[in-house]
Amino acid sequence: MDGLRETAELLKVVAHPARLEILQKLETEILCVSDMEELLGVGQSNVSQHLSILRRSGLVDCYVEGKLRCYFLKDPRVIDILVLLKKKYDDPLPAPACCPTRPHAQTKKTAASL
Amino acid sequence: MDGLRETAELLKVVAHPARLEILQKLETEILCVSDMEELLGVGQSNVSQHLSILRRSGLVDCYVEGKLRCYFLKDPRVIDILVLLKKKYDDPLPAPACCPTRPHAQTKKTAASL
DNA sequence: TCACTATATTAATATATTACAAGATGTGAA
DNA sequence: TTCACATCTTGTAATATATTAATATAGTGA
Repeated sequence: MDGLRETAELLKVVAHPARLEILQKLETEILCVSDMEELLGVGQSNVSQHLSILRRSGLVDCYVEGKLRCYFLKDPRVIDILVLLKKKYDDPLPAPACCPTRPHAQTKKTAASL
Repeated sequence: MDGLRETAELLKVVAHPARLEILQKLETEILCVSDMEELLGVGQSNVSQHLSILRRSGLVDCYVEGKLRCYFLKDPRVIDILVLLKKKYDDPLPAPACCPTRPHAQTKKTAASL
């Protein structure tokens, strides 16, 4: 985690349903803008803006093929994030085991550590 | 990934430097609000707001200890996200190997697959 | 060159987030 | 009770983000 700022910035870029969907599709396909327009059901300029954000942050890149711009994933973190988001979790983390006696900045103890 | 909406919502909650820092600290310690106030160097009401967002989304929870509220991590996804964000990546993903001939929705080919 | 298509950019507006200040609530101690 | 402390909630102004429409650019083929 470089800086908190930059990390948050990266997450913010991914934290949009349209951009998430774009990234998800790009995991398996190369797509041009009009593909995505159809896919997402939003206007062309909106797609283009989202792509511009994704490009600016280095998550995707594109090459030109005639009139089309073919977008593909560039940042390896995207793959890992998408995998993680698909993962299933059964239980919440174990709650701290005891009611602590010294309230400030105590070291965390979980059920497992007793 | 349940729905894109909810997933984006989760990411948005994490995508703030102050909240990231809180979550990071909670990985190893239980903290009360005034601890975090000091830690983050922002006002108490602001900390409280961030905690309220984290609580509402189920990422953290707290128990009451006298006058203090002791916060701890609840959602296991947080741990995985933090681990991932700390991971180092050397190279970008391989660019698509060839300039495709059929532009629309082609299956992605990478250098590795040639 | 001209018209057409694909995409990018800009501008205008609506909406959401953020930080800060002030007041409300709840708990423990005198 | 009353006070002091820890935290939460609400109001608000500043800023950021999203959406949509309009316009600009760039490649292609007639």
